[in-house]
Amino acid sequence: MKFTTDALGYTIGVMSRKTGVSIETIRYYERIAIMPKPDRTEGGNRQYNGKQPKRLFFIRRSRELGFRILEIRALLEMVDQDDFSCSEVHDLTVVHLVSVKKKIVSLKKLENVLSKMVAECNLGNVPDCPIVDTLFEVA
Amino acid sequence: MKFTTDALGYTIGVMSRKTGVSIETIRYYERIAIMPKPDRTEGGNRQYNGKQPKRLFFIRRSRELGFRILEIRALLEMVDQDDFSCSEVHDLTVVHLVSVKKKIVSLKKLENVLSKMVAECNLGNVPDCPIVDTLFEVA
DNA sequence: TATACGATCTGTAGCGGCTACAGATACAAG
DNA sequence: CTTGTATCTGTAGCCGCTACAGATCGTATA
Repeated sequence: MKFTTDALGYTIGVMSRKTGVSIETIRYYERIAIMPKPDRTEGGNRQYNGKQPKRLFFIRRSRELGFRILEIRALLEMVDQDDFSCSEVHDLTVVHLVSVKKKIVSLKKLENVLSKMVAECNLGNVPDCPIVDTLFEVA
Repeated sequence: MKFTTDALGYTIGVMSRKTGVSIETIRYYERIAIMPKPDRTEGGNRQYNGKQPKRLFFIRRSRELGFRILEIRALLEMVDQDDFSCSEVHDLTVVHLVSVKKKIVSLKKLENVLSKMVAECNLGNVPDCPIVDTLFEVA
């Protein structure tokens, strides 16, 4: 995908379609200042151009990869410097990767418990529903 | 763990220690009406007794298993009926289990992408940081 | 040029599930 | 009676959006 820019720039709607980020979210990103304030038409409508679509795409991609806004802010700061340190980017990514791994582990534990609960359920009626029993148990 | 009740009931602090649910959260649960309004002392302090600790524990356990408040509300309604249908409980649990499985799958995809990014990083400097490159790529 | 209609504007409030105060009262021990 | 801790109510904040309302902009057609 190429983000060529014509002199007039894109409207927010076009930006939204190009990047898959909703209009409301684009304005939100501007408000929290991870997207810079764009130019405006005479009437006051936003006009995007230059590197803005690329930046917005970067943000979207990072969000898809589960980075938090704070982390993205840090990544963008690094990228914004001409001479950023790859090792900083590396480290931030590793930290994130570790937290993803942790989430997977804890979700797998959940999955096990829930699977057991479901497996033990004989679909009978009260009393002694094993699911409800488990929910009353101390972990 | 036994939740015996003496005539006077527990203060909210004792409830909190017994169940591992913070005081603020207990009050929050009361506000959103998944915990019933407890008795009060003459001065107005909450007094818990009867099945309340057990119920609070049920909520805590369910949250630990990742059930959403809405789901817990439904579970509690079922449990509150003397003659609840085990199959309803079963179904709700299965729905939840499926959503947990889905989360695991999508987190694993994340993990893969992030691992690759990290692995490809040679910790050099710009240009051509593979992590940053990936973030600029279209999914 | 007038008009209609869609796109965009700002500002604010809501979601879930808590958490964190402030400032006032309750209660137990000495 | 004092001191110190526990609890009280009410409200605001967290994250990352999302969803309005009511006004204005911009453009295609009559």
